[in-house]
Formats: sequence, C-alpha cells, structure tokens
Amino acid sequence: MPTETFNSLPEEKRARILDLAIEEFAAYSYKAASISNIVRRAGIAKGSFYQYFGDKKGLYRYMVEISTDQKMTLVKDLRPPENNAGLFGYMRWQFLSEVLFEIRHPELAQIAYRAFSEGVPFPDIREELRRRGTTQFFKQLITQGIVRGEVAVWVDPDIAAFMMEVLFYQFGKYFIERLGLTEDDFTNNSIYENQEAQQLLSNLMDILEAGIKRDPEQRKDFPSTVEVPSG
Amino acid sequence: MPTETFNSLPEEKRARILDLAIEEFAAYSYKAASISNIVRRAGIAKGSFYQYFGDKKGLYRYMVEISTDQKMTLVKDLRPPENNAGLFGYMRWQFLSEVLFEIRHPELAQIAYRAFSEGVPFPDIREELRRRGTTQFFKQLITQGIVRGEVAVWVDPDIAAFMMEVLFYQFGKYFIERLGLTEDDFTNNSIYENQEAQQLLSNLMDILEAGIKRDPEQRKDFPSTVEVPSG
Amino acid sequence: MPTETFNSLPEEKRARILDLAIEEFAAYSYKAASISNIVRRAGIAKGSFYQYFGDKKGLYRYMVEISTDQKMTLVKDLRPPENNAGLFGYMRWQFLSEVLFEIRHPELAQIAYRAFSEGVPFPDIREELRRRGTTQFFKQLITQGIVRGEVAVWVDPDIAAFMMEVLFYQFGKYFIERLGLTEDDFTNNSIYENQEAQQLLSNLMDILEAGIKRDPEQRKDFPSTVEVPSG
Amino acid sequence: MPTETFNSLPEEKRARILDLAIEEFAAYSYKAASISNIVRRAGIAKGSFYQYFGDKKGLYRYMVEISTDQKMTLVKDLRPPENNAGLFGYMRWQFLSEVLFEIRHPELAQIAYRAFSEGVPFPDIREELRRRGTTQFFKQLITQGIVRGEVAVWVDPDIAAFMMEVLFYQFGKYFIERLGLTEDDFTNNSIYENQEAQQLLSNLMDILEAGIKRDPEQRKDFPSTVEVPSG
DNA sequence: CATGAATGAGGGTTCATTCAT
DNA sequence: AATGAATGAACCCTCATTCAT
Repeated sequence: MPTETFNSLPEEKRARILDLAIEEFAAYSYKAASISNIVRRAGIAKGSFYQYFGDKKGLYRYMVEISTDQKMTLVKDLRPPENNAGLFGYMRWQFLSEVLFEIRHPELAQIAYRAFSEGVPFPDIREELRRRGTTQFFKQLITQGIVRGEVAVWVDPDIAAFMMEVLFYQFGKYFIERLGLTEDDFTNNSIYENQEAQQLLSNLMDILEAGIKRDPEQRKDFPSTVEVPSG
Repeated sequence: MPTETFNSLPEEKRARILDLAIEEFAAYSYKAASISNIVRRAGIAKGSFYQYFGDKKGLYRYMVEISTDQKMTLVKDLRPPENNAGLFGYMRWQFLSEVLFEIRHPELAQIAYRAFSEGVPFPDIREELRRRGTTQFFKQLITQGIVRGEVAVWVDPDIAAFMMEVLFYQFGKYFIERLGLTEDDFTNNSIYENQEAQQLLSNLMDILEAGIKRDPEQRKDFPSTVEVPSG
Repeated sequence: MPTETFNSLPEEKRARILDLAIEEFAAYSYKAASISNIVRRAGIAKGSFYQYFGDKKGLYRYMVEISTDQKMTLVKDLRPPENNAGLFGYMRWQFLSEVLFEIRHPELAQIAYRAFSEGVPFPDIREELRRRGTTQFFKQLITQGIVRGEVAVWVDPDIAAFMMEVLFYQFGKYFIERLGLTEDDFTNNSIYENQEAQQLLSNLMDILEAGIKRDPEQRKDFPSTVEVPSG
Repeated sequence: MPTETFNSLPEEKRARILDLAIEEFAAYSYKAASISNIVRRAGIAKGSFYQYFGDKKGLYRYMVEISTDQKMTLVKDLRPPENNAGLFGYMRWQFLSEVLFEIRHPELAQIAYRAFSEGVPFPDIREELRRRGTTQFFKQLITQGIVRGEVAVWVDPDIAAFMMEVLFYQFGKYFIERLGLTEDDFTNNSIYENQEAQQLLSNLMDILEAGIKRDPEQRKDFPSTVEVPSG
C-alpha cells in the first residue's frame, strides 16, 4: 500500500528503506516505533517518507502486509505435503513452513508475532489480519480431523486450535535460539540436513499428535478440579 | 526496589501510585509507557517519582518484581496438590494457579506476559527474571517425570518445557476471553463451580498429558522430515 | 495574472483548478491556505501549479482579481437603476447587487471579505485592491448626494461612506444566514419574489436613508461626549 | 484558564509571554498563529508553554477571555451614561467605550474582531463568546427602544442590531486610522479633548440615531425591489 | 510544458529527567 | 522529603518551493 512513488524508487534505496522500517517495527511496538529513526538511518528527508507511506499507520499496514505476503509466497514455493499425509502430516508441514519463514525472515516473523501477541491498534488492519490469520485455519483443521477419525472426539477443537496457534507462533524463535542458528544458516539450506533440527521439530509434532490423536483404547477421565482457598 | 521513602508512604497513597503504574505498564510496552502519565493521574510531583524509583527503569524493575512476588504469594496460599497427584496432577495445579493469578491480577499477569513475549529491554532485569522464571521449573518437572516413568522417554525435556511455558502464559487470556469472564466473576469464586470453566481447563491438560505421558504400548516413529525447495 | 500556459489549459481543467483554489482561499486566511491541498485535490502536479501562478502570492493575487472582476461583470449585467432613482435608489441597487454576488459567488465574496476584514499581507495587492475598491466609490456617492441636496449637509462623507462599506460587506452573509438560503435558492431566482427577503433589504436601506437624508426640519445637536476616567 | 504555574510566574516574564501571545493571535488567524514563534520570541522552552496553557487551543481560549475581560474592566471604570440619556445616549456610550478599548488594547480588540469576523473554530469557545457577546445585547437595546417609543416601529430589531454590531466592531479601527492616532495618543488622554475625534464619533451616532429614531411624521414606504436579469 | 520526487524547516505536542525551592 | 517549573530532544506530520526528468 505504499505510493507508486515508493515502488518506483531505485531498488537499492527502496530496499534500504524497507529493511530499516521492518527492523524498526520488529524491534518496537507500534507506538514505540519511530518514523524519525527510520528516516534518519535511511538518510532520506522526512517529507519523502510521508510521500511514500502517507503516515505511520500506512507504513505499519504495509509491514503487516509484507509479512503475510512473504509467508504466503514461501508456502507457495514449498512442496506441499503428500496427499495421504493426513492431518498430522499436514500440520507438520505447516510448522516447518513457519520455522522456515522465521529463519528466512526473522524480522517479518517478529512483526507478525507482535501483531498476534500485542494486538493491532487499528481495527481495519486487525480485521484484515484476521481474515488471513491462522486461528480459523487451525480450528478447521482440527474439526476435520475429528470428522475423519484422526482426532479424538473428546478434544475441544477450540482449545486444540488455540494450542496449535500459540505454539505455531513461538516455536520458530525457540527453535532458532536453541540451535544457535546464525545468518550463515539462513543463506544455504544446511538446516534441512541438520539431524538435530529435524529431531527437534519431530519431537514437538509427536507430542502434539500423541496429545490429540484418536486412541482406539478407552481413555479414562481425569478429575481436573482443584480446591481453591477462599481468600 | 523502590526507596525507603516510597515504602514509608501512607498506605493509601502508596497503593494508588502502584496501581496506576501497574496499569500503565500493563497497557504499554516499556518504551511506550509514560511516566508523565502515571504521575499526572496519581497526582504526585514528578520529583517525588524520581525519589521513589530513581528512574523509569527502576519502576519497571519493581513492576516485574511485584508481578513475580504476587504470583508466588498466590501459589503459596493455594492448597498444594495431593502428594500422590503425580506430575500431571501437579502441572494441572500449576495451570490453575496461573489462571487464578490472571483472574485476580490481570494487569500483573499482563506485565509478566509482556516481559515473556516482547522481551525485557534490560539485561540485568532479564537475567533476574530468568532466575525466578518458569522455564527452568518446567524443565525440572518434565525431567523428573521421565525418571519416575510418568513421561515417555522419547520426549525432549526442553521441548516439552517450552510447550508448557508457552501455553502457561497464554492460556489465561484465552480462558478469560472465551468464557467472557467479567469483573464480577473475579470477586466471588463462582468460577470454581463453573462446569464449563472446569471442562475447558481439563481439556487442555488432558491433551498435554496424552501428548507426553508414558505409554506402555510401543509407539511408532513418525517420519518428520519434509523436503524443501532449493530457492 | 496567471501565465499564458494556464490560460491555454483545457477549459475543464482550468475551471477545476480555479474552483478548488477559490474554495481554499475562501476557507482559510492567506497564511493558512495550502497550495499542497489545492494541487492534491485538483490532481495536478506541484510543478504545474508553479508554472501557472509562480507562487502562492501569485495565486492569491489572481483570486482577488477574479473576485473583483466577477463582481464588476455581474454589476454590468444588472439593469441599472432608473435615472431618477436618486442617490438612495442607486445605493439600494448597489446593495442588492452585492447580495446577488454573494448568492451567486459566495466563495469569491468570502475572499473579498477576507481581504477587507483581515487585510492583505502584500502592499502591492493591497494597493491594487484599494484602487478598485468600494471606499472611494461610496464617498463619491455621498458627496454627490450632499451637493444635490439629497443628503444632509451635516453628514461627514467619510463616515457615511465607511458605514456603507462596512454594511455592504457584511450584509450578504447576514442576509443569507437569516433567511436560511440554500443552494437551491441560488439556482433559480425565487428570491426575488420572496417577500421576506425584499422586506429585509428594504428595512436596511430605509434605516440608512433615514439616517443620512436631508431633513427640511431643523435637527438638534446631540451632546456626544462622555467623560472618561483618568486611569 | 492558564495553569497556576503560569500565574505564579515572575510578573516580567508572565507579561512578556502574554504580550507576545496576544501579538501573535492579533496578527494571525487561529490556524496561522504559531506557538513555535511565540516561544522562540519569548525565549522559553516549548515544554514550558505546554505547562502553562495545555495546548494551542488553551492559549487561544485564554486570549479571548482576556479580551472580553479587559473590555468589561474598562467599561466598569467608565462613568456610566446619565440615567436620562435614553437609548441613543446609551448607545453612544457603548461606542465610545469600544473606541477607548481599541485605543488602549488594539491587539485585544483585534483578537475579538477576528473572533467576530472569521468565526471561532471551537464550538465551546464560540458558545462562551456568544453568551458574553454583543449580538443579544444590541437586539435587546433596540427592542426596548421600540417599546419605549424611542425607535420607530417599522424598524426590524434584528437588522438594526446587526448594523449596530457590525459598525461597533469596525468603527474603532477606522477611527484610529483616520485620525492617525499613534501610541502617544494612547498613553495620555488627549483624545478626549480632541475636537475632531469627538466630532467624528458624534457624526456616526447621529446618523444611526436619525436612521432608526421614531419620527412623529408619517414616513412613506420606499419601493425596494429591483429587477434582476435571468442569467 | 508537465511531472512529482526531494527537501528541510516548521507545525503542535509529549517525553524523561533535573534541580532550585 | 516534596515539589513542580524548566528543559530541549524527540515525536508525527505538513508546508512551499525547487529541479531533474
């Protein structure tokens, strides 16, 4: 949603501005992010910025858009899961794509994560994000899984979707930190032959799968209530 | 960590300042929170604030401290789980205590959540928080569970702890929003007789339990690798 | 005074630019009016504007010129007062023409009014406006009236002209507001059969006429001085 | 309405700021007036200004208030008109007080005049001004005059009040310019012995009086309609 | 001749912090 | 110990104007 002016900028300049803007909104909340800081570091005039993006909100909207777009682009380029992969194969594929996204575009992922965890201060952007968002998606996935007999009937689809989404958004960062991935790992694709990395992802997925998969044996109910003091 | 001066303040005044400060840091990130706003609403002199807390960082450090302290106090007052509750009984108890905390002190919980999800801009506070934090705790729990045969041996303790922690921090908000809890529900303890609420918590816990519990039967390994395009 | 370039513009475009410029200078004082706003709404290039009018002052000068020109054009098209209408008939005719102008070109009238009431920030434009202005005109009118015996000899021509001019500039707006005239009244000529409107104009004119007309009877002098405190 | 902070300022500083602020709002419309310009010339920090007045609107409100207050103070100190002065004596007194105000506080008068002629951009200030304003006052005066037989019954009170008000606001400036009054004339009270000045005021008042006073003789009606071309 | 990108000063406003009282 | 006035940098945003294309 930036102006044509911005899109026609020399690639080098355009990229520099964009990178710095992404960096800023990844590092700070919407309110704390500073346009002044961006233009100062980008070496452009304040007025130019406003010719490119209209206002702070405009830039922010664009950042969110870039983030979701890049994610979709990446997903589109990924080989889809096998047809017979089933719910769990599909979910595994989803998580991998998110980790990949977070490895390739850590700052865009951070922006998306901020939008998810801190909320978006503008209703229209919030709405747009929700339409493209993951919540609905995970819920559908679980519901289908129940219907197909892959997921246990006692599972609350909403709760399970909530769990998926929360883990989905946080797994990438954990993954990267734990394996100590650096920029070097991002450029080549060495991670995909990294046994440790693959192991890690498998472990998470297996836990989730075991947690919700349909079990032919009877499962007993747990007493889940705990007494609480009056105070 | 406020000065003695602050601690000697008339209780009513001390509480008012604290409440407003908590409100501010719950509503905004560290950078976006405004000291000016706090003192204005508290009706105290700017200079007094700096005599009480030194600077913005000092207040923030105190906010984090209060949050963790209050959580511990609440936990201490809760009837502990039965001795024979086992790992899962204990975890269930942990989760309930967090929900309770979030219901009783939503703003303190929000501050803790911000620290967890947005990160803490000061290394020393970050370190302090980690020492008191939940990550180590959950990891110990899982490790013990494995030793005792409650948790499957194939479970990576770090991953499981990560899952626990992430869900632990987000479950409260989800819980409150989904059940539409209002202030009224916070004052009395009606939630504990609320079938729906209890069901919800059980469902989450059951999924986690099923996900990591030791299963006498043989479990098959999932092929968890997905091919990735070169691009 | 715009460049030949501007005058050669396609009529539709020329008119659009002009209308928006007039709107802007009618709505805001010279300093507060915004060139950027005009070009944005007109959909023309900033550079084009500067090629048409030189600078902000150039446009303003043109706006004032258009205003006086349009007024003169309108007056020229009006049937002049009867030859034997006398001073008061002529003045009545003047006022009506102003009301007409204000109805037909409210924004041009507003620009003229601003120039009159707020002053013009440029000496040369100010001077030019004075030469075409109404002050001299009203003074001549009154002076002639005295010579012809229509106006009382005790009337100070300058004061009377001042009164005429001030009322002349403000009557239109009052008139329109009081009668609640809308755009609809501007398109057709229904106002001229509007009894109330005619009555209103008559009342003003009658008061002015009674105020300055020559009265055969002796008039007594008023003691017009008031004592003033020393402070 | 400035803060206590401002009111407690050293007199010299307070006056300096006020004078410059008045000067700014007398010279420019609300939108065009510049806070930056005021603080720069006053030699104070920007932040200080906002501690004094809250915001631009706050200062403007104060300017308007000072203007009306000063006018009322001046009026209060003036010897009131004789009891038997009648409507016209009273009106004469009103006009003199306005001229006096304009001589003693030309910039405050200019602010009031701007509010009257350009309108006030804030509804609440507009409303407050209307309550203290002159329109209602003049209308009452005229209406009473009709009842008491001082004003001709054919006079439309609204129109007459409108005339009074318009002349009231503009007479001062005209007066000062015509007589070439300088600052010197403002300090001493030499104007009140100035025959020319007294004459001038009398002339205006006499015209107004003659215009609306009740005339025992029958007055003839003027045909006040003028034909208008269709174009 | 038209364009519109670039500029940077200036607009109003809020900020955390200091320090004399 | 408490105060709150003073500060000036930083905030987001708009401006009139220039000039290379």
